[in-house]
Amino acid sequence: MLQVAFIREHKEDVIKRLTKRNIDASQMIEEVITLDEERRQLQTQLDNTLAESNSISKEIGALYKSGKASEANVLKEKTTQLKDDSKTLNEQLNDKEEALNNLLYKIPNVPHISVPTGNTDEDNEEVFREGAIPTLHPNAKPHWELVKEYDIIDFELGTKIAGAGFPVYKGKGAKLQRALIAYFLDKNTAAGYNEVQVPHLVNEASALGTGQLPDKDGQMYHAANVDPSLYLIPTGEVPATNIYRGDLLTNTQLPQALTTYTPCFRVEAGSYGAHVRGLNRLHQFDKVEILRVEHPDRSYTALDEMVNHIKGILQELKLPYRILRLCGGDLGFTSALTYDFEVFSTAQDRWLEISSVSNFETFQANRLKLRFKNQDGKIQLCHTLNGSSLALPRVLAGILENYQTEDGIQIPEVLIPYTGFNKI
RNA sequence: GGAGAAUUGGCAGAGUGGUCGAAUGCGGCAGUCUUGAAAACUGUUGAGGGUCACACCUCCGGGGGUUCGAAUCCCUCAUUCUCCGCCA
Repeated sequence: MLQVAFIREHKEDVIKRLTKRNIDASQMIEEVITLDEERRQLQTQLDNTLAESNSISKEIGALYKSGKASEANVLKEKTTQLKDDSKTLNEQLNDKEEALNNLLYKIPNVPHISVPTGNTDEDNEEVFREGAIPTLHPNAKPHWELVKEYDIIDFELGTKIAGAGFPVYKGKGAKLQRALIAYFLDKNTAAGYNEVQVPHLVNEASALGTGQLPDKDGQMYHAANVDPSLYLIPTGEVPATNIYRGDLLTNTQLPQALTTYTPCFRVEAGSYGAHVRGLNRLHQFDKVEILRVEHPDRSYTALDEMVNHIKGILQELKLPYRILRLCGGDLGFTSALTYDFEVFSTAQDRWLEISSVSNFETFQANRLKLRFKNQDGKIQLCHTLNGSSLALPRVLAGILENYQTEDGIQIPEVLIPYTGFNKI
């Protein structure tokens, strides 16, 4: 969430920049400022009341010590009113803080200057494109047919076991997926990202910290029967980022770079139709994530580094891809700037999103209370960034479709050491 | 799941009703000494709110309570450790 002090000082600018998201935040911003003012007033009143009763308590202590119990009892009566007052003020203050926070939770991150204006994904700006789109043989098929033909992914079996959107990977399909995971993790660790394995369920505080709650409650699976505060992770970003929740890092501890492999669980309510066929949209899928905690001065350099890193992976996989800078209307709630990577699926004749790399600036760090001590000894919020490297099912779909030949599916060269076979 | 013990500042560890945001040690930072470093010595060293700056307020696992006053007493939840049970 945005910092109140920042809103206070850059009111007009915040409102103006939020219009890129096609929202008029002026009323909310005004309300934030009013609530904050009222909050501070109440805080001051409460502080004064407490100060008075503290000093009386000290007097009482001193009187008892010198044996003047009757004088002490007189003072005791004075504190009754103060106690009532402070109790009331405290309640008012809590209400005010809650109202302020609830409002702040509703305000999305301020888009970066380079974010294009626009409403839908059609307004996203293509900033890079690379890789030859292969010419396929006349009998080329979409992946959902290929996987059936070669018996490497079984959607019906997954439906039997769990439900639609929970595929079973079999034989060489399972091996290829495992190969991709290992390859991604190796690339990421070679680039300096520390590998971590994290819980696949998170508590409320964690989901709140990265911004899944309160806004996206319905999109997460909820383990409520066991513990109402437990959710299945929609992305490894949630547990991995929360490693740093509440931390106060030293200047020298920055940057932090992590990579993690996790399954991801998403409700995806009401998603049916051609665009969600096969591997295109699932309730459970695997993903390798990269994540950085950065000094504010370096975060956009870091974002470029992450983009370049993912480029490198796609170049090695020899997949045709493009990079989009998301427009204001398509930008995620918590993000200031996001680049999406899309692989061209030749057989489906469309682009598939396989990675999303974002700079959240201080938006998550503020909720997480993730700070560092700068060179002057001042405490500042860190910037957090993350990206997929990569989302497995769609990379898999891209490989199956782009690498298909009339007598089988080729395996990208870099993966052969991992799969142990070169053709399906 | 059952029984017992514990949770204090970056770490270790004192503190059982007032003068405790908290002794002491280690670590960190600055200085003295040194050609430099080490050692030694001296000083300094938690966070949040608030203020132009002070003052002041809050925080000793979380929440609630008792009291004029709580790190200290009570309730409750969480976590950790030990023993038992169960188990990949």
